[in-house]
Amino acid sequence: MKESIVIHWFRRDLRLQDNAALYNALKSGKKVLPIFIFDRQILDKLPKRDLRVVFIHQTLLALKEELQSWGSDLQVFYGETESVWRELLQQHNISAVFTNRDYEPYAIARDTRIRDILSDKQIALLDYKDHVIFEFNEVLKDDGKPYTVYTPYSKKWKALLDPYYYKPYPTETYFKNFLKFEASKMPELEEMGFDNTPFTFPASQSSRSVISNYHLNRDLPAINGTSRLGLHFRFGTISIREKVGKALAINEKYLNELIWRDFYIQIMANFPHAMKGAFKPAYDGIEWQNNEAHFKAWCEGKTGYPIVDAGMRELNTTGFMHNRVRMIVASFLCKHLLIDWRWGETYFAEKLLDFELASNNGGWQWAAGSGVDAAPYFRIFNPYLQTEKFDSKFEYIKRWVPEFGTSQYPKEIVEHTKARELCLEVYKRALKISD
DNA sequence: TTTTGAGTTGTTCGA
DNA sequence: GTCGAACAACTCAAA
Repeated sequence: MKESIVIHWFRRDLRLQDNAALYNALKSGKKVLPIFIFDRQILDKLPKRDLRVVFIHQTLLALKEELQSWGSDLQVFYGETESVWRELLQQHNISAVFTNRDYEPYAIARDTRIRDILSDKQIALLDYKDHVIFEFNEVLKDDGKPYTVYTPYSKKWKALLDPYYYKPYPTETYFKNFLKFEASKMPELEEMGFDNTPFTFPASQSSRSVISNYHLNRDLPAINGTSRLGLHFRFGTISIREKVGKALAINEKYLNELIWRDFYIQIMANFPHAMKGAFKPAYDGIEWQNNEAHFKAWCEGKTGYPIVDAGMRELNTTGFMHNRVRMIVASFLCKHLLIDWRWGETYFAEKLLDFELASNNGGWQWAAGSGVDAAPYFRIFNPYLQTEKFDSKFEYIKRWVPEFGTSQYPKEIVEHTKARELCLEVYKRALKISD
C-alpha cells in the first residue's frame, strides 16, 4: 500500500505564505503533494500570446524552486482537469484534497465535477476561503439577503471586520510537511502552444507612501499612483489579508478599494446571471448601434479623442490601463459610440493582465448604467472635461499618443454633443422615460 | 408596515 | 469665472 498523502491543488493562490487551504493541508498530519493543472479547456481558447499565461508560468517556476529548497516540488500538469484527477487517483493513495474557493461560474462547475469524481473514492475536496476577506454569504443585510448597494455594504463590512479575518496563516511553520519527491518536468509555454517571449511584469506598489498618497494620486493617469495589485490578487501571488491589514493601518481610502473587490465578488456569487447580461433587465432593451468600424477604432486607439486613444494604446501595449481612464474609455464606448458594453468587457478580458471577471463585469455595468449601484444613464463623461481635470498638461496623452496635436492625429469619429444627445434619446427609449 | 434618507468616480445650463 | 440646480425617478437599506 502506498503512503497515504493529501494534495494541495493550487489554482488562483500561487503562493506558499499565508495560504488558507495550504495551511490546513500542511497541518492535516499527512504529507502534502502540491499540484497545479494547466487547464486545456481554458488555455485552448486563448490567443497564442497571452501575458497572463506567461505570468502564471513564471510564478510556477518560482514556486517550484521555493518548494525544492524544502526537498519537495510542484507537480504541474497540462490537460483536461478531469483526466488529470483520474490519473492522480491511480498514482496516489489520497486521503483528502485541499484547495481555495474560486467563485467564478466556470470554476464552480469544474469544482463540482471534481468533487463528484473524488467522492466516488470517498475522498473529500476540502475548500477554504482565501481569495476574499468576507464571502458572498458573510456580509448580509438585516433581512439575510445580499447587498446590492456599495455604501451600506462597506459599512457592514467594516463593522464586521475583526483582526481574526485578516490574521495571516503561518503556513511556513509547517513547511517540513511537504512530500519529499521530484516532480516530472513542467510543461514549457511552447509545448502548450504559447509564445514564450519573456515579459517583465510591473512591480506592485504597496509601500507606505503609495498607500498613504493613494487617494491624492489615484485619479491622475500621468502619475503611477495606483497599487498595481490587481494582477497579484488575481493569481494569489499576494495575500488579500496582508494588504487589508496594511490598508487599515495607513489609509482608509485605500481600504475602500479592497472592499470594492469583495463587493463585486459577492455580487458575482449571489447574482451569476449578471455575468451574462444586464443586472437591471430594462437595460437589455437598449438599441445598441454596434458599429464595427467604430469598435475597431476604439480598440486600436484611433477615435480622435486623445484621452480615449491614450488609454486604449496603454492597454494594448502594456496590458494595463489607469483606473480613471478605464472609466473614460468605457463610458465612451457605451455612450458616445452606443456599443454594447459586453463588447468592451470582452476586449478588456482579453487584454488586461489584472482581469478579474467580477470587477471587470461590475465596472462595465457601472459605466453602461445597467449594473448594481451604477452611474445614472444621463451621466456621460465628457472626454475633454475629464482631460482638463485629470491630465491638464497632456502628460499622459503625449506618452501614449505621440502624434497628438499634429496633422497625423485622426479626426473625431463622432461629435461629442451630437453623440451625447443621441445616447440620451436611446437610453430614454429603452428605459421608457418620457421627456 | 411605513417612512425616510441616500445613492463611487458627472455635465450642462443659466443666474 | 463661479455656483447651484436639473438631469429622473427609483430602489435600496434601515429605522
